[in-house]
Amino acid sequence: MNTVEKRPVYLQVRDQLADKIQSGIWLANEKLPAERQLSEQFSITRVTARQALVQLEAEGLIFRSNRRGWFVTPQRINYDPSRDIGFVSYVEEQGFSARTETLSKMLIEVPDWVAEQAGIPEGTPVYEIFRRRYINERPCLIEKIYLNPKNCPGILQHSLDRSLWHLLRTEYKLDPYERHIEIYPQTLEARVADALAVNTGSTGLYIRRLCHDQNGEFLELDEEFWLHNAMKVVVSVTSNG
Amino acid sequence: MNTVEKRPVYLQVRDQLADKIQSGIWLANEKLPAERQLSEQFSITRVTARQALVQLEAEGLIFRSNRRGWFVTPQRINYDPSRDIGFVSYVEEQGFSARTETLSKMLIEVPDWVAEQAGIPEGTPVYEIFRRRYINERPCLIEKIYLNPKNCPGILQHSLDRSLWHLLRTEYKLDPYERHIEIYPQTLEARVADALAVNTGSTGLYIRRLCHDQNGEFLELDEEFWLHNAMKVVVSVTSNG
DNA sequence: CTTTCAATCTGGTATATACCAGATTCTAAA
DNA sequence: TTTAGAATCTGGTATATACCAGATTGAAAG
Repeated sequence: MNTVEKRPVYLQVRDQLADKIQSGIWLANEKLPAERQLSEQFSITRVTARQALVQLEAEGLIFRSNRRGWFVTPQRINYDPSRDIGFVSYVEEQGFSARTETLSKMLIEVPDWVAEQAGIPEGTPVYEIFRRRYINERPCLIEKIYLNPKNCPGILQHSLDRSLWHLLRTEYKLDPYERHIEIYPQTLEARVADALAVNTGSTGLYIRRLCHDQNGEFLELDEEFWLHNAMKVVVSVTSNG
Repeated sequence: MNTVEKRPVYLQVRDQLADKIQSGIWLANEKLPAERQLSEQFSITRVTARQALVQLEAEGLIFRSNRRGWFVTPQRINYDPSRDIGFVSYVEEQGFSARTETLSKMLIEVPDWVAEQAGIPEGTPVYEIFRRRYINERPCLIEKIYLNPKNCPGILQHSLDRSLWHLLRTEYKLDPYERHIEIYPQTLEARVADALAVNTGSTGLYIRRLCHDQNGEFLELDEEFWLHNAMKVVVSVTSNG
């Protein structure tokens, strides 16, 4: 590798790899050469090659699949957490395929932190739903949902592999009035990372949505753990005056 | 270091360091021991110690200052990009100090991508303002602002080290009606990273806000590049019905 | 007391090497 | 043809070492 340049070698390698991606030589989801191959091609150590790859991963250009290799990240989808239109149709509108899988659903005692956030008494029963969502068959987010059973008794009997809010609207006549949304980058904890088939500790984007109805009553708390490179949050807000 | 555990050594080290932070033994902005000290303490290589540190950095628990060392990340502030109340007062409400610094301000021909986003003709003149904002004297974000001169002629004559929207409201009677907001994690490009005194390629959070008035006329395009661990986006949305 | 500059401390980058464990592929047996 | 298991490929983790360059510190010179 050229050492005359002042730019560090691993960044030079990064640049060349990034070029191949941005120029379209390597397409979305395509596998990159193995680390050992890259280190040979560029006459660098595997450690240095890895540095370049990790850099590209941080930038969102590539992602890794546990012990299978490195792949080109597909385009980000837009995502509006303030709207409750179906995830699937929303994603499909953007030209991607989407799918939801329910991992678990049960009635539990509300976790303390949820009770605090939702403003309901400790120990209240709530529905807890875990879902995994795919975009183009790639698992992109894990969702943890807490619902107030008062408003939607028996909802666990339904299939939850489709739009939850469609169900809440049609079956239970529920409509969220106010949504409080929090967003920040965070690393994915082991269980979530496993469920998304990425390494523990890889960075993700955390979104929490708390919905109340007109009477200020708690409807839903939704926690989403996204791959950081899978989407772009898009919100439109019209003035309050 | 204990090798009986199945958890990788670098994560065990991570855990012990994280403990010291979360238990409050190490306070916000406190300097961690040097990498070489840590590797000696834990009987590991510096490379492995670094792995633990990089992990903690990704989690937002610590940050680095170029060749000065590693430090404990202070608490995230809340930030609502949909509101236009002054940054400084907003941050101070949360018990932190804040400060804004204008890096440059000029009248330029609108960059093509801005014209496209804003829906104004190519080549139109716009004001371009670069600012740097501090929280507790730590540079936390870089802001690039594009303003429509039609609406706020001569604004560059004013001091821009205070609330821009306060100025726009009081001096020019401007009020944003619709805001289109985009948020996603992204690595910081060299110039931004330098201005924030972090390494090029460190992860950040990108926020773009596009404001129009009631007539659909372009008011402002605001791009913000945040340290990923400095804040938490908080938005409240009331129903559209 | 202040300034200057060298010594030192710290992270940044890079090489060479090794072994492990999950994923994939290939091969030989059923 | 199918299947079980071995060989192989791939990333994951870890050691040992080295040199560079910016930041800080401390001592000597003014």
